[in-house]
Amino acid sequence: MQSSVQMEKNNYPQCRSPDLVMDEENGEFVCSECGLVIIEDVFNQGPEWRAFTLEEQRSRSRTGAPIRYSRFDKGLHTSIHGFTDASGRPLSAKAKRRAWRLRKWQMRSRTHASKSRNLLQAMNGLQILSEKLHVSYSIQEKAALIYRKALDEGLIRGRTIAAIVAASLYVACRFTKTPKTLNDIVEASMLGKREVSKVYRLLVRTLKIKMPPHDPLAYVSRIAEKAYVSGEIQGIVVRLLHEAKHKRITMGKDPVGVVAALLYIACQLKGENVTQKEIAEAAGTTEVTLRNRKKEIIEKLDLGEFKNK
DNA sequence: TAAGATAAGAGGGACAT
DNA sequence: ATGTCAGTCTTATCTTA
Repeated sequence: MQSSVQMEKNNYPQCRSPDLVMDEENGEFVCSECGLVIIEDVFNQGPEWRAFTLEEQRSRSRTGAPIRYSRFDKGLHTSIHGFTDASGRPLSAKAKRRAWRLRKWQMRSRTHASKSRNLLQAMNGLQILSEKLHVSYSIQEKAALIYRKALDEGLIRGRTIAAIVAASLYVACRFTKTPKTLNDIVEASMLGKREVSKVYRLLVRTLKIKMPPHDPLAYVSRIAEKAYVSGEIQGIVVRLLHEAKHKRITMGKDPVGVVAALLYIACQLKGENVTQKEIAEAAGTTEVTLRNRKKEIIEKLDLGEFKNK
């Protein structure tokens, strides 16, 4: 991770443009001319709890600063009842008022604290995860809403808050067609893929969320940029993808694999010098998957005529 | 060295029991 | 609820050009 824009620029000879544009949505600096992503993790250099945008500050103020919650776990099970002292005598008016206050707090603790504590911790985790993944504030909000629903449905019991948070965020991304893969979220959350995907499916099922089908198109520019592929090739990929979708060969496949294969095909058509490994790596998939998709696509799309153009 | 092939294993969806 | 089945993706290893 580099510390300045200048340094980063010199490391990418593919792009000589002096103008960098901040892509708020993805948290990336992008070359204004060729679309090359210059710095990806620019937000992540400082401590996790820093707020870099107004929106983050706003949401920060709602969730509060990081707090150690562990101490809340104990000592809540005592109860306060009756307005007599230990030997059975009635309390003075002053002591009575005090007892009232205590009991009120006790009730609040019992009925609300569990939930709000949970939420506090969850929202805090969501904030951190959102920053790591550079997702927009609105997606974070959606994820928060999903988490609240999950909490209301009692889905948290037996699962970790972090896992529900990560899954909620993934749901929000999928729902808004934001190109974040499950792997992205798993990586950022430092949880197991199995755990997160299980919760994800649970959320979709029990909350009856109508999930739009995974659209590979959303991943094209992101992967192309990572692989330093030109805009012209992206255009070809988009066209091919359109055709592939029409012929129903993208369904049920990992969209990232499809895009990777198309990118590779397009590069070959244009005589670009890239390896399967590079593309697969940029896409976050394997060469084998890329090859499988490629084979299938070339077969079914009949790419002979395309080659002649 | 890159690309292709093959096999084994994991995980999840569909479907039946 | 549990089991089976087909299909997908990943990891690893080997062969080919």
